[in-house]
Amino acid sequence: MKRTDDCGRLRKTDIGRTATLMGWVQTRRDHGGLIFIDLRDREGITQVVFNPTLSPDIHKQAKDLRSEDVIAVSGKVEARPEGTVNTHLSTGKVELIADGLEILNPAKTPPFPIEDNVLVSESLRLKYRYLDLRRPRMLANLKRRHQILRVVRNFLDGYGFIEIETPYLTKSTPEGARDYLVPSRVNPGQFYALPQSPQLFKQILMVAGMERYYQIARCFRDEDLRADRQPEFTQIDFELSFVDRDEILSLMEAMLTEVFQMVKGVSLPTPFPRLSYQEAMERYGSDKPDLRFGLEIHDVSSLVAGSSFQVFQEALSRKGVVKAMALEGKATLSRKELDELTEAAKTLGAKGLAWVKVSPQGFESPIVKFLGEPLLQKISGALTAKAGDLLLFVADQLKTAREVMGGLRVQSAERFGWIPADQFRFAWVTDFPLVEYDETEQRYVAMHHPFTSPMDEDLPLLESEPRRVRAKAYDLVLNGSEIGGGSIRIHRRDVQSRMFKLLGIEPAEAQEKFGFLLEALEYGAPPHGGIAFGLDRLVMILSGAESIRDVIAFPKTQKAICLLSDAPSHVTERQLKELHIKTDVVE
RNA sequence: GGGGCCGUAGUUCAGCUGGUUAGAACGCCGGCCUGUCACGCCGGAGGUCACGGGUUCGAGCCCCGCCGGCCCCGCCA
Repeated sequence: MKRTDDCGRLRKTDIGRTATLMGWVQTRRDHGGLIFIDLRDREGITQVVFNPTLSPDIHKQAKDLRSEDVIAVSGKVEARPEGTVNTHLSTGKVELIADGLEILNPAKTPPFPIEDNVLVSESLRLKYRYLDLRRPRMLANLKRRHQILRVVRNFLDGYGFIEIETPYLTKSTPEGARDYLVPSRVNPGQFYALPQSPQLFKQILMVAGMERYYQIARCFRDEDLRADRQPEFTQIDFELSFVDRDEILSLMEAMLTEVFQMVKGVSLPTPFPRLSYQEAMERYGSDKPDLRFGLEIHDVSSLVAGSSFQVFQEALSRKGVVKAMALEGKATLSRKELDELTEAAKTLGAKGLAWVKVSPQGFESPIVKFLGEPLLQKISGALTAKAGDLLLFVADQLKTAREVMGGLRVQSAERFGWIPADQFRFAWVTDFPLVEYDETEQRYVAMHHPFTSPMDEDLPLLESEPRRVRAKAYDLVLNGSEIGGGSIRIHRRDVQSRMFKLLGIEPAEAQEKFGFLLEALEYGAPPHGGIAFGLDRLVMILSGAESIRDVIAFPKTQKAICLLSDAPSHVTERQLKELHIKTDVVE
């Protein structure tokens, strides 16, 4: 038998002709006489009817059909009798009256039903991933992923980008995440590293005059996993020469606009809002603010400066701040709920949480007596709070106060259902600090990466006041999730050397680790910059998936194990010996 | 490295204060059924209560350990 149609294709216009379908048995409804089979393939479901009067032999064979058997079935396409049309199926007006059946491969009973909306443990799904992927939602996610990449490739082709592959076996570099290492057999004791990103190679490609590069690049980072983090993940990676930041941002906006139009039918308003890092931290307590809801954070330090509330005074005297936020209509929270909020604040790093209920009669709170009615009036005015709202206060060092408020902001929005569904709120966050001081390592570390260009006007401060130097770096945030980041790079050797020096990388080490880049910068490196998007997170948001695993065909568990293949695994002594590797693992 | 939730039939779960033979639904198997699409009806099989110890007259339940899955903090330039 030869397949003539897929299971999502047959329509009223096909009535009368013959067809051969191949696919998986979704369900069987055996009436003793008539047998109905829902036949499923990638494209859809078609009802097949086995009639004992018309084809007794075939009907007898169909008695044995079970879920997930792979079959070929041929017959005549007919209209369904009146009243039996299934409006849930695209093929629901017709059915195939079988006169031929071949069981291509009988299947064992699957360990879980191949349907959406059935709860199955994640470990079982991952072990039988090939069954899990048969579920319509998973198939749709992978199709969507493909569609996004197709739109991206098509768009970039139109803008003169060249897709170039860079090595997976590359060099371990300091800075950044932990590397995955690969031993070199022919160079005993030496290791390749799998790339955390194609960063250095794409910059070299700019020096090579490629001008516009992109790659759908797999990246590897040996760090702990999360719902939105896998040890290997995919970036849509770009690098361009002779452009400034704004050109990159608007090009990316154009690309994403096309993606959302094609994939979701959504018209994104452009340009996307832009916030400086400072502004994002100040208003939202996060460098990846979720703009789907308001709930902005306010600094009330100067307002409360004269109050007699010891906790505030103490924080302020230590050069700290007092941050406040108004939860609309939440003056009704119980003591228990307020305690939970306080607990959440403590988990986020606060020493405590002060609250004030705004009621028509005035203010209710253990700290009313310290702050006083007039001051509270001023504060609620500044927060545009009204009767029924709940005011929250955190007093601490600036960094902590921001982070705690930022965390409470997001948690509250989630908890109280203030996040609207089906919205896509983008924001560019720009003007990141170039470096931050790492207390544990007692040195400056690059906030983006060591190749990010400082802002020209801040360059003189590089040695004297590095904390104040801003970078030509930008992140793209979507619904509170960082989905992309990039920068204009350093393209001059002298600046790059100064940067390494700031980061405490000795010239000898810089030479050893990045010598090839430094040298390349001396051979006519054009000004260049780029960006990379996390494809998995983008697909995840566009699919409404709760985990990145739902948009990756073969993801790993939180312990970085592939339950399907059982990787990683032990290898033979001989393999280790060949690689000159000895382990200290005691079996 | 740390905090939290979970693990009972093929699956999803229930299982009281520790007490008789561990239940339900779906699925599976058999029978009946010619217009179903969550088909229906009748019957049946199916359990290492993740694993290992301990407490107890008695453990699915309590304690300790361990394995696994998930969420979070740290980490992720």
